[in-house]
Amino acid sequence: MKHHTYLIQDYILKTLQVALLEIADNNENQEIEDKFPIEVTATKQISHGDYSTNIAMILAKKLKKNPREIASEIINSINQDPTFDKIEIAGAGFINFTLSDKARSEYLSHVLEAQDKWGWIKNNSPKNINVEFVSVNPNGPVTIGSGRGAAFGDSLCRTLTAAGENVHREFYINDSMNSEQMRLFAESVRHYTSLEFGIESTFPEKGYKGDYVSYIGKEIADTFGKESLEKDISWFQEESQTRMIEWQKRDLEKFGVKFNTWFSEQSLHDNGKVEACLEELKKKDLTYEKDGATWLKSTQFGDDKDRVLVRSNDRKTYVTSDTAYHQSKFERGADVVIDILGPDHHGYIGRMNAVIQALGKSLDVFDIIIYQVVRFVKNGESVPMRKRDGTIYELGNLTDEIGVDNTRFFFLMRSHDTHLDFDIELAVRESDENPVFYTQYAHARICSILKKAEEQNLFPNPENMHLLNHEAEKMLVKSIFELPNIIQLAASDYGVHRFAHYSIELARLFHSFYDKCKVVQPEFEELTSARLALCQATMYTLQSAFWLLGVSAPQRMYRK
RNA sequence: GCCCCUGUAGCUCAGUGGAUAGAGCAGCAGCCUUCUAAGCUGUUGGCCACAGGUUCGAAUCCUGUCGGGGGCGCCA
Repeated sequence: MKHHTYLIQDYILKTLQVALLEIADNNENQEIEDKFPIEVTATKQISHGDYSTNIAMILAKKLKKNPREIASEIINSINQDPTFDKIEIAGAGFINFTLSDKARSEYLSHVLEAQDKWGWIKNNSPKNINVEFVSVNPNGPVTIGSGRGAAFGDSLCRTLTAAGENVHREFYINDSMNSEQMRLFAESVRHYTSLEFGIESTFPEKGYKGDYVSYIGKEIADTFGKESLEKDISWFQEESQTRMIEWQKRDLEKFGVKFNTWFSEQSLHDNGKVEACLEELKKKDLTYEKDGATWLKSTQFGDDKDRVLVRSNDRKTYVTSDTAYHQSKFERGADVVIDILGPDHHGYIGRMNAVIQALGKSLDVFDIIIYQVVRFVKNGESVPMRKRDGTIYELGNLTDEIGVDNTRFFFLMRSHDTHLDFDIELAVRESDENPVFYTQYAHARICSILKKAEEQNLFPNPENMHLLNHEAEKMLVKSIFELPNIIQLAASDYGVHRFAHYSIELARLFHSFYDKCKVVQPEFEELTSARLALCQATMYTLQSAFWLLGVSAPQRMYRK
């Protein structure tokens, strides 16, 4: 249909805008169409049609008229349109639109054309968006806690891509040679390397105790022999963090998460970017000296206190390198910068917002997303996990145990804004009940239907869509049409958990349809072809949603 | 003390200011000579923490109270 837009809602919106112009003339009120954003939403019930708008109720006050009267005026102003079967007033003044079979068929063929990219949005002015996530320090493996950030960040990147943006995924490596944490980590590794040679060594105070630390220590001992102990601590830091980064990279790739750039903090020190950035801030008169330290006037940009850039011992703080780092993101072409951080970085927001403004950028192009804490629970009790104590649970272990799909879905079912209690034993025990299987099973079922149909020379044909009159079929079609809208929504408010709930809903509607409507019936060729088209569209929609979640789409599934 | 998140079914959680508040799991009762029963159908279960306010309309927005979680370094 040539006048059809990609989103049905947009098409209805435009139709309404035209109608409102006419109303504005009739009521001698020119403000109407720009003062009131029109909302068009999919209805929950079939009896309310397919789409609905509340515009008449919004306008009621302005025009001092009964909403139903306005609704009636609007409906009368809408030209005859084959897209709709009917447009009617309901309830307090809703206008409900019911799609025609023709429109439904046309739109369904869009789905079949788009295939597993159904729902992707055309974007005429794509932005370069730099998304930094995970970025755990190279002093330990990726834990389940950061796994949430990995699942969320990756899914958000996929969502933004589907929304037509150019996404650049970045991992920031805190490998600075003047980092106290990393120095301590290196000392802990050296301790274990010494032990490998039976040399006595005192464990550094507050050092890192995990198994992975002794593992790295042993690896260094095996690779370099006893001579390694003659090397200085910087050498140990480099050797151990390189190994740690490889470890992290391996676990993340296994989890389906890849980055375009692994950006080294130390590189900013080496090439003088940190120093240059500091000079720039000084030149802009955004710094001052106090107690022997250099401070950033961050309160000037709304921070609750000023921040130290250079300590009295001449070492620069992370604020300084982070400033240079964010400057680098923009210099390398980012229009928009998004940082995804764990809950312990909540205090980071104020100072980073200040830093961005100190760099002369607007807060419109910078966003920090904090996902909430993952607490570890055992027998109903919260168990603290700390890298220093070695009491961590690795993401890699969880994915080995219950699988990547299961783990990702588990994380993505919840909004990033809610706390997550994680009982590992419970998660493992209940992994068979994870709804991810329910949704994947719908996909597997479709695959076998399509295969069976093909064997009998029966093929999908969306032109016979008008034969799909069953309530289960109509609900399924309606749900398929919702995906673009959900992508748009998730891209703007970062609510990627919607895809998990959406895929469950879609699977539910499919399973219900499957039970009520037999698809492959050679004696009814046209109906079969229409239902096959519906199956195929459902399959593509599921594939698209699965991709957004980073979950696989199995062709077959059998209970063990 | 200040800041962030949160309170919805027995449990875990969805819910874009809109029509009768939903799902998964758990419970109960049914459904496999039929495209995969990891499925379907029916059913039980709700002062949406509480109190005000805004609105034609509030689980949703605002204020307050109470409960839960986390963060507030010249560590990163």
